[in-house]
Amino acid sequence: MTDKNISIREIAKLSGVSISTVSRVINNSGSYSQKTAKKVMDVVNEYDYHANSIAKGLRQKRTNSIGIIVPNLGNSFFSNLVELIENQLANQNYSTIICDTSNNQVKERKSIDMLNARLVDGIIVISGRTKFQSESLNYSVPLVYIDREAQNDTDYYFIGSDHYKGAALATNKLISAHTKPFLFKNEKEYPSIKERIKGYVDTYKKEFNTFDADRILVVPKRASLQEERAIIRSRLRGIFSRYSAPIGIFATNDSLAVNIILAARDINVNVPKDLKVIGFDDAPIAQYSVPELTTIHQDVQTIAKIACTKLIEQVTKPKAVKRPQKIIVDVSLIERGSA
Amino acid sequence: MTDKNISIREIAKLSGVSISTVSRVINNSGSYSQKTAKKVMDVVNEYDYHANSIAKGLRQKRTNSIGIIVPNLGNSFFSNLVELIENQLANQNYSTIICDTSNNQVKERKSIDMLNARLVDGIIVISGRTKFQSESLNYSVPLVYIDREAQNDTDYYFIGSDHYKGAALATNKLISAHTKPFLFKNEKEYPSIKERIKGYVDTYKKEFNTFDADRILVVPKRASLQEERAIIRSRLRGIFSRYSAPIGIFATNDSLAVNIILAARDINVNVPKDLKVIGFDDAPIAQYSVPELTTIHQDVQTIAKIACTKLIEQVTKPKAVKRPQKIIVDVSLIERGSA
DNA sequence: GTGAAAGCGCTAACAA
DNA sequence: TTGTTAGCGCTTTCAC
Repeated sequence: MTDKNISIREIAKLSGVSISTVSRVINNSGSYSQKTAKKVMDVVNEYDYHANSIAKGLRQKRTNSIGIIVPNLGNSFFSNLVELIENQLANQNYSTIICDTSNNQVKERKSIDMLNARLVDGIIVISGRTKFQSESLNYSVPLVYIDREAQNDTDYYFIGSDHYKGAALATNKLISAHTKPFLFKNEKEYPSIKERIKGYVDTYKKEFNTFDADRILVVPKRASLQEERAIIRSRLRGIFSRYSAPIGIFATNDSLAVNIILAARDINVNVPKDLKVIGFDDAPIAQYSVPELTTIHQDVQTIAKIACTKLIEQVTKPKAVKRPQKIIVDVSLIERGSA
Repeated sequence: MTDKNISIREIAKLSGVSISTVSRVINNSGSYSQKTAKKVMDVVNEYDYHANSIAKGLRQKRTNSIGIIVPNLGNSFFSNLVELIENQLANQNYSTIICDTSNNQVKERKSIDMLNARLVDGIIVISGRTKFQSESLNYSVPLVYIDREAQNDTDYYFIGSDHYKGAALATNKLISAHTKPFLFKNEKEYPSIKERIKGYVDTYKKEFNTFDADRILVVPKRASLQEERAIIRSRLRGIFSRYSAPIGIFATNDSLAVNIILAARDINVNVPKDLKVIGFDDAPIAQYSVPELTTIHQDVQTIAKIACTKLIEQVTKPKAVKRPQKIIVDVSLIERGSA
C-alpha cells in the first residue's frame, strides 16, 4: 500500500507523453494513436491510477454524485428505497450522498446547503414531514421528489404511489367482506396519508352514500409499543361495544395494522373472522404477523427506477428536459390472511 | 433562485477586500478586524454564499466526507447503524457517502476505488460476506471496521458486539429453563455468527460436559418465507419426535427466531411452554411476534458512537493515533415472552 | 496526434 | 491586519 495517490502528471512523465494526452486516453476523448494509448494504459494499470474525482469535479462542474434526502432510514419503506436507488445510481457510476433528516426541518435545510456546496449533480428528495424548502437552493440543480410533492414547486418531477387507488382497493375489499370499514391512522398526516384517507372516505361514501367522521380513529404515537397497543385495545373495545362483527379496519400503514391484529388477539377477537384488517405498504413485517397481513403493495422497485432515470436524464441532457411530470405508480392488493 | 453559485472572488470584490481576507473571515482563521469581518459577512449573507467544498477539498486534501460500506440496507441492523452513523457524522459536519454492496465482492471493490477517488477522509466498513479487500486501498485512509474484522489487516480499529457473551447468555437462560438447547442457524457463517455458535457450544459443553453436533440445525434460505417455515416445521417435528418438551432453541438471528415461533404455531406447539426460543439482535420484529421474542440486544447506538469517535480521531489527529484497537461492546438479554 | 497553458474555487505561505 | 501569489489535479481550448 503506497501512501499517496499517483497523479496524472506522474503518469504523463512515466509514459513519456503530455498530461493532456493521458487525459485523452483515460477519458477516451479527443484523438490519440493506439500506440500511445497502450503506453499510457500500461503505466495506468501498473500504478493502479484512478483519476482524482474532486479535481475533475472542480474543473468540470460535475461531480457524478447525487444527494438523497430521506426522513428516516429506520423506516423500512425508506431504507428499501434508498438501497434500490443507490444500486441504480452506482450502476451508472454515480455515488450517493445520503442525508437522513430525522424528520427535522433544520437538518433538511442544512443538508441542502451541504449538497449544494458539494456540487452534487442532482438531488432526490424522499418524503418528509413538511414542505421541502426548495426555494433555498441557490442554484438550479435537477431535483426529483418521491412520495411527497413539493408545495409551490412545480418545476420538478414527482414520483409516488397511487395512494388513493390503494385505499380504494382496501376499502372495497373490506366492503365486499360485508363490513362498513373503519380507518385507523396515526396523528401525523403526510400528504401520502391524506390521499389514503381520501381514497377511503370517497370509496365509503360511494358505497353507503354517507360518511360519519367518527369512522376515523386516531392512534397517537407513544414511547412504547405496549402503550400504543393499549390504546388500540380501547378503541377496539369501543367499536365492538357499538357494532357487531364482522368489523373491517383499514390501517394507513402496516405497523399500525399489525399492532391492531396483536391488540385484537389480546382481547380475544378473532382475525379475520370477527375483525378484518388491511394495511398499507407491504412492509417486511406484514409477513410475520398471525394471520399474515393483507395489505397494499407499493412498487418500490419501479419508483426507484423511474426516479433515477428521470434524474439522470435531467443531469445529462439539461436541454432536453421536458415539462416536469407527475408520475403515479400503480399499487396492488396483496391478499394474505387478515382480510 | 439565481442560477449560479457565487464565488469567493466575487464576495471579495463586493466587500472591497481580498479573497484571502474573505477566506480568513469565513473560516475564522488568521486574523482580521471586526470591521472587515462585518463587511464581508454582510455580503456573504446577502448573497447566501457557501464555500465550494469541492475546491476546498482539492486544495486541502480533506473533503469532510466519510465513506460507509454496508452489505445490505434492507437488513434493519445495518440500516439502523447507518442512520445512527450518518447522524453522528452530520453533527460534526461530515457528509456520508454510502455504498451498498449487496453482499457482492465486485461491488465492494468498486466502492473502495470510488471512495478513494473521492478523497474521503475515512471509511467505515460494516460487515460483509467476505474478507474486506483493504489491500486494494492505494493510500492510507483511516478505516474502522464494524461487526466483522478484516483478516490480515491489523492496522485498523474494529468495533463489534460481544457475540460470544450474548450466545452464552441465551444458552444459559435456556438451560436454566430446564432444556438442553438446540441451535438454529442459516447457512452463511459470518464471523459474528461463528462467535455466536462458539458461545453456544462452549456454554453447552460447560454445563453438560458433552456436545453432539446434531444439536445444530441449519435452515437454508429459500425464495419465500413459506418454504423456509416448512423446513423449520420439519426440523421441529424431528426434534419433538425424539425429545420431550420443553425444548429450547437459540436462533442466531431474530427473523429466524420469529420464523421458528410461527412454525411452532403451525404445528400446535406452545411457545414458551413447550418450546422456548431466544433470538439475537433485538430487531424491530422481535416486538411484533406472539409471544414477543426474548433476544440478545446489540447496542447499536454505542457501536455507532464509538466507530465515529475513533474514526474522526484518526482523521483529525493522524499523529496521535494509538495502536489500533479491538473494541467489544457489551450485549444484554432482553426477556420477553418466548423464553 | 500531441503539447502548452489557462483556470475551476479555494487555502496557505509569504510579504507588506 | 491585509494582499499577492502559487498551486491542489484535472480538462480543455488552441497551437503546432
